[in-house]
Amino acid sequence: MNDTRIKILDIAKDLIHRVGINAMSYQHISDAVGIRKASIHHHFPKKENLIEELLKQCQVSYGNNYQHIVEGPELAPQKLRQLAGVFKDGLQKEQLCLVGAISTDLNTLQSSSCSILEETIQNTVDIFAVTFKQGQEEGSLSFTGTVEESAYAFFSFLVGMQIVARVNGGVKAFQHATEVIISGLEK
Amino acid sequence: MNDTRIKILDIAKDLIHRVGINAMSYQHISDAVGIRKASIHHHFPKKENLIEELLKQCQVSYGNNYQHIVEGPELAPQKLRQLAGVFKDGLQKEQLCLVGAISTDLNTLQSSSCSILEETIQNTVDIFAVTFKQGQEEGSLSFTGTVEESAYAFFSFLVGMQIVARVNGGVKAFQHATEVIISGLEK
DNA sequence: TTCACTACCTATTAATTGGTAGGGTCGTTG
DNA sequence: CAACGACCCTACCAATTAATAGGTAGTGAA
Repeated sequence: MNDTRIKILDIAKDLIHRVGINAMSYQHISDAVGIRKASIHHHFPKKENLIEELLKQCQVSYGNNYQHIVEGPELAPQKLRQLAGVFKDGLQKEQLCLVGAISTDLNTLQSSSCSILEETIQNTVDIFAVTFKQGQEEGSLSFTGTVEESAYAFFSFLVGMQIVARVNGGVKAFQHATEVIISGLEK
Repeated sequence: MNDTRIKILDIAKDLIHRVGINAMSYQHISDAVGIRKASIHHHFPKKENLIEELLKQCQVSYGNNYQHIVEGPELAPQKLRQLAGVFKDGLQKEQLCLVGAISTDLNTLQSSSCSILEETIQNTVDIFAVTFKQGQEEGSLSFTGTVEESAYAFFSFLVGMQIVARVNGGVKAFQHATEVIISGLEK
């Protein structure tokens, strides 16, 4: 069965989210899953294999998550608040967005993993952009530059905000700051 | 002399900026400085000592950097662009802001180091806030929420933007996105 | 029954990590 | 001159890392 395989991926994802990619060692995964360290190599011969599959999986799941929000019936500013809510939920669980959690150690990653991360950012921005386009068309958002640039800026803000708020300020500060940025974009 | 000591700190800072805090091992520092690994322990018995001193040093130097900009004669929006320029320069050198570079591995840090990082963020936000206050008074900036919340949001954006742009987009995307955010704050 | 395969195990490897012990070589100071 | 401390060295250590080798169950098909 690929039951164990899924379990490994779940644990690994949680570890990266919570304690960073360094703490995601085969030993830590082994402890959490309940099989020996060597057995993980049976499912993922190299660590890169694990990381790559993990990134691909997250790209899909988070993508669907964002897509669902973007396709909703709300006005654009409300959707931006919902998108921010995803990052707020992560912060509440002391979990960092994968982009933030991994990008620091970008240099230690395989170039193929970097490509996936790059692709994930692009996909996310593309999804966010749909809402900015909606806001532009319905007149609920006002911004300089293109739809893509604005989506890119907003996503980057959320990534940074999550990181900073985890160190200093917490959920409350996160929400206040998010309101500042969204209000600035709101017409 | 504390010549070697300064050299160690310089190298360590550069390593964190460029390749993250994991790559900042005593071995790497040793190679770069040109003294044996054990000799670094003479200057910094524990790694925590090195990290703490490094954080304190950076708090001062970056603080002065921001302070200088904030005290300038320009209008507030222009100062925000200058502050963003500091992060843009880092990005150009493929260096990450310390807050971004370290915060991922926050859990592995001593609580005392966390406190310094916390303090650094607070100080930075306080300095940024001066410019937001100026913008409010001279009528060049318009934002909801307090001056501090806005400064906090803007700083967080820069941290995230630098991280995201290093993976995807580069300096050009950084500047476009920064303009979106500053324009949103501009009256 | 035999063969191949999946899944897991024990045991071990080389490399790297932060850190320690102890011994030299200077220049300074009493 | 003698003592001391700053500085750097060689030579270790225990712990942890990713990864490999080789063996052992169980399962399902020919």
